[in-house]
Amino acid sequence: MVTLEDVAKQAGVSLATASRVLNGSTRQVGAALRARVEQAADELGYRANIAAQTLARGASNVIGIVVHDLTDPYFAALADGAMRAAATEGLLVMVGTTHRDPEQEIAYVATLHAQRVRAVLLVGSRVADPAVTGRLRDELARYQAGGGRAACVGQDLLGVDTVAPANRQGAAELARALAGLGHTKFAVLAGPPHLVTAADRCAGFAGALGELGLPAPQVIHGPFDRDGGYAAAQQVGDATCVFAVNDVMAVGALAACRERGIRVPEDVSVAGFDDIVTLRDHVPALTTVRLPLKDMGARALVLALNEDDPVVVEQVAGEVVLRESVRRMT
Amino acid sequence: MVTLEDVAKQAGVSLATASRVLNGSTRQVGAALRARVEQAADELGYRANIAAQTLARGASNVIGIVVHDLTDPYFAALADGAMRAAATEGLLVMVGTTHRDPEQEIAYVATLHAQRVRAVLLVGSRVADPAVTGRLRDELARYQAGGGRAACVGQDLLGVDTVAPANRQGAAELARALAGLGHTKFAVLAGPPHLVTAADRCAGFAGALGELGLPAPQVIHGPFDRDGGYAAAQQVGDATCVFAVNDVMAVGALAACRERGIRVPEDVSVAGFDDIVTLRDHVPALTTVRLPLKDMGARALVLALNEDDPVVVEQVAGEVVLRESVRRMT
DNA sequence: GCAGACTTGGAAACCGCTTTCCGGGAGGTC
DNA sequence: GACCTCCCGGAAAGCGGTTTCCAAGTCTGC
Repeated sequence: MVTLEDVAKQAGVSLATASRVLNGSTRQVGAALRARVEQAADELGYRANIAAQTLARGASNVIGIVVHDLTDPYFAALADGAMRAAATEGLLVMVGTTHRDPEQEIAYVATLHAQRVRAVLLVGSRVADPAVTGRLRDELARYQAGGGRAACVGQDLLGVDTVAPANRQGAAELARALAGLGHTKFAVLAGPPHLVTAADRCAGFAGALGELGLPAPQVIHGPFDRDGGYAAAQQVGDATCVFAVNDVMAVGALAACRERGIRVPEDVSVAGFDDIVTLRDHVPALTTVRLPLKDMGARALVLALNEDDPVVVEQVAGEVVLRESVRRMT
Repeated sequence: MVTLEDVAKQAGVSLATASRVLNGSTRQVGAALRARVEQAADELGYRANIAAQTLARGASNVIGIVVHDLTDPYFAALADGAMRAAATEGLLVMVGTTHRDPEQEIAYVATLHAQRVRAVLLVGSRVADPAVTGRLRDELARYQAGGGRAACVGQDLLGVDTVAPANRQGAAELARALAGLGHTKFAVLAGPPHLVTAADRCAGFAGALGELGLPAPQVIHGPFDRDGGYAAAQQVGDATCVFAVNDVMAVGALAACRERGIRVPEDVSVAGFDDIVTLRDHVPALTTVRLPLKDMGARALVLALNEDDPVVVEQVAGEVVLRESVRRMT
């Protein structure tokens, strides 16, 4: 590969001068030399070695994003928001996918630390297991001790800056809205019991029903994805309204209903959570709680880069969106 | 940050020994020293500086993937396939999104070159503009001249290893299948004229119709995304069957039909291309041409890493999948 | 015309790690 | 017991940049 030294030699200048011309510096270089250097660099096809720059400067221009699954539109939207924000700051992005394995997540933080990335964004739900959360916290603390910055989208469990969707409130509002339509018998496709996001949404929903004096919903646990929703929907009893704790599960539930000849919303109403853009053309249109996912991703990046000391936790409110997958009870 | 020197000092050994213990080497280190070093590293919370390793070793363990848009499930699936393959090789992934700007794509290749990534994967359709393709080729050539490896998913336009979906054949087969159902009047939502993937699919489709002695389809150009399909669908004339050159556009077209009270498939049949997994629950289920996207992404990574000299171009066949969005004409 | 303030180019130290090259000690062979 | 290997630890030379520190001009202003 072409090095700066090659360029300097070809241009007949010192390494220092070549560096100042090509790779940004506070110091000026005369027009004549500057032109010579630029021409030499171009002729040789020079590209600065960023590993060397990172080493010399002691600071890298890449950030790391850790998500569970890129093919899940929820994570894709969040990651996209963060990446757009990163691009405006001139930062590059390393993306890691854990496929929901917490060990992978810890390993990724270690790797990104080793890369000396400027910041790490952890996107996605934490599991409630204190042992694994503790190890993740330790790994993050190590990274931060060395000057690394971190932020998280999800629950405030890691002691870092956090963009936290208001899952409980959102689910509670949704419950009130659905109750307002006259529903009284609910089921919740609740996802995995140890997943905090899922548990919060479920709890918020059930709590609001309790406050309204309505009977507790039937709670059905299962995986947090489309197939989990599909499977859980089979177990729904006599509820008139089913709340899936995320949109992807709701879509699975709708598919299950369709296959079994259960009409939505005539026979049963279905609601989700997140308002995934890709699903906007789904039939029937999904009632859900809208989260500004792209903004949240971008916001998390800003928080991570922010120098301020105190850990900040930003609550992001969701907005109930009623669509045709639910009906008014008469 | 903790450096290897700190560890070596704390363990009372030389830098060389510490390096050999912690960061893999062909050479053995005695058990006693090895233990001392490991303990010191653990106490201090040492993480190797990968920038320094990359510099010293002259080889990095990251690969770059350039896609147009991560929130498009087509790219997400491809990227996910490549990332899984990368993970099995112990490689890290940098993802760049161009948002369909060819200049961005060139800039990303330059940046990844500067990062000295082990390989670059270019995912997504090329534009037909020879000027911009030429500049991208130049940039890639520069990178490869320095020992970089590259591969591409899409058209074989860059002179690098390529995984090429058989767009023409797939579209032709689809056309034959639809004609076999009795359709004779077709429209094609053809995407942008300069996008090679779109053009190939359109040409393959039209060509097959011609061979069957059917009239040429109405061709409507527009953006390559959901909204493009939505808008183009408004201009369809008296066709009984509409082919959108990708699934996302087809979904937009279906939405347009729905809004205008046009029933699918009763009033008009609609087909897409790609078989996006996220859309499997769409109603009506979309007739399409299935592409093994994850495999293609993984395959591209393997090709890129492959040392062999001759440029290889792998055709990937699509498989026509007839679903309820098309009907048999009687 | 000259002191002093700015500019600008270059030499060299340094960033954190890998790896070659040396050297000393242990173990094996005859 | 001498000689040869083999094994393993350490010193030091890079890897490709950045940046500090000097020194030599170049401009000012009076």
